[in-house]
Amino acid sequence: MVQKEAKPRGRPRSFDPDEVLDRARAVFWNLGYAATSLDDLAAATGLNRPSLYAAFGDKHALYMAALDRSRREAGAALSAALATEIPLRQILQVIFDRTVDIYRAGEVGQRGCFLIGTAVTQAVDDPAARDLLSRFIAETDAAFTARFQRSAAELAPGITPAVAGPMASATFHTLAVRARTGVGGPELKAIGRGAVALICGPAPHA
Amino acid sequence: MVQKEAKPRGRPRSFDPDEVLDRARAVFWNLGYAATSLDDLAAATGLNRPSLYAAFGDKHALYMAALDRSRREAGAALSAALATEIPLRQILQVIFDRTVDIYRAGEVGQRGCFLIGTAVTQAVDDPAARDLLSRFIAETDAAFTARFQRSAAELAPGITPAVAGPMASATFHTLAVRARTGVGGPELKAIGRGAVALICGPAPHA
DNA sequence: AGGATTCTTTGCGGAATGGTACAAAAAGAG
DNA sequence: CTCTTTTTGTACCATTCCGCAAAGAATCCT
Repeated sequence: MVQKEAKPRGRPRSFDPDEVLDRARAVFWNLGYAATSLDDLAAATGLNRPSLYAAFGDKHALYMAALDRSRREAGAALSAALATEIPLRQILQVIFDRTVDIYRAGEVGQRGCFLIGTAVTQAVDDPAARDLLSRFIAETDAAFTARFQRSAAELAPGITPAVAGPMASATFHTLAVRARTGVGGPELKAIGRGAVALICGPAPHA
Repeated sequence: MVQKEAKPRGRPRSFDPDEVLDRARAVFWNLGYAATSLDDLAAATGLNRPSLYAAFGDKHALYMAALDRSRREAGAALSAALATEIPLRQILQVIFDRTVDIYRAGEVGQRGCFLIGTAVTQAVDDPAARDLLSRFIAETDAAFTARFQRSAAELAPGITPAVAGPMASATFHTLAVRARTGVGGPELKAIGRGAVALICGPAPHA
C-alpha cells in the first residue's frame, strides 16, 4: 500500500531524498545550523544547490526536516523501549545505554543528540526550531511519565511519576551535552546507571 | 593591590572592556557563536570593529573570553552557594531556584545558560570551546560531589556523592535546555524541586 | 610646544554566503 | 518522432562576512 509508483512525468530524480536528508542532517549535526553552509550540504549530499532547493526548499526548511526526522525517530525508539514489561530498572538501563551508543556514533564519535546539540542554540531566535524542540521535550517527558505511572511501585520511595519523568529526560539532556564534549562511552554509561539509581532507588544489592 | 593606575601612554580608551565584553556576551548568548556577526557585536557594544579587534582579538577570541567569564562567574556563584552549612536540601533548593532566575533573565527571558546554550553546538568543531565546556562541566561535577561528600548522610538512601554530583549538574543541563525553549519560571523551578527530591530523598512530609 | 604613543574612525577588499535564472538533459505522453 | 514535464548543471547575482590598512584624534612625556 505504498503506491509510490505514480509514474512521475518528467525526468526522474537521480537521488534518494531520504538518503540526502540523512547526509544533510549529519552535517547540521556536527556544525549546527548557522555554521553549515549550502556548499557544505551540497558537498555532503553530492547534489548541487538547485536540486537541494527544489527538493526541500531553502536551508531552513531542510534543517527543520532533519530535526523533525530525529524527533520522530527518537520518539518511536523511546516508545518501543518503554513498551516492554521487564522491570523498570532494566528498561531505563537499556534505554540509557543505547542512547549513549547513539550519541557517540558517527565519524567524529561525539555528536550527541541532534536536537539538543543544535536546536537549543537555535531556539532563541528561531521560533520553528524552538517549537519543535519544545515538542520533542514534552513528548519525551510524557512518554517517561506515562510509563512510570504504570510501574509507580518500582520508583524510588516517595518519588512520583511526575517528578521522575522530567528527570529521566534530564538524563538524556546531560548525556547529550557531555557526549558533545568528547566524554567516553563508559563514563557516560556510568552516569546513566547513576540516573537509574536515583529514579528507581539503589540497586537491590550486588 | 590593583595597581591598574599604570598611566597608559597614548590615547585612553573610550570604553570599559568589562562592559563591552558583557554586551558582546549578550549577543552571543542569544544567537550562538556562528550566527553572530562582527556587525552585531559592534552595534551592541557601540564601538566599531577595529576597536573590538584591538581589544580582544578576533571574533573567536572574544567569544572565548565571554565563555570563560561565564565559567568563572558560575563557578564562583556555585562555590559560594555550596559553602554554607544549612541543610543540603535547602542549599540545592536555593541553587536551582537562583539558576532558574538567571536562565530566564535578559531581555528575551529565555536565554538559559550561556555555556550550555551555545558552546555545546560549537563543541564538535571548536576544540577551544569544547575544552572550556569540558572544564566547566568537570568543575561543576566536582563542586557538587565534594559538597555531597561533606553531607553524605543527607543524600537519599543508598545514593553516593559520586552518583549525585553528576545528576546535580544534569539538573543544570536540563534547566538550561528547557529555559531556552521558553518554559516558564514556575515550571522550571518545579523541575528543580523534583531534582532535590531525587537527590536528597522526598521531603520529610508537608 | 613638539614628538611619541595609543586609540578611534573611515573605508576598503577578498572571500564566502544564500539564493536564483537559464539552458541542457532525461524521462513519459501523444 | 515530437511535445511536455521535471530534474540537472553551470553560471551568476546581490549581500554579507571578517579582517585590515591608513589617516585622524586624544593623551602623555620631555
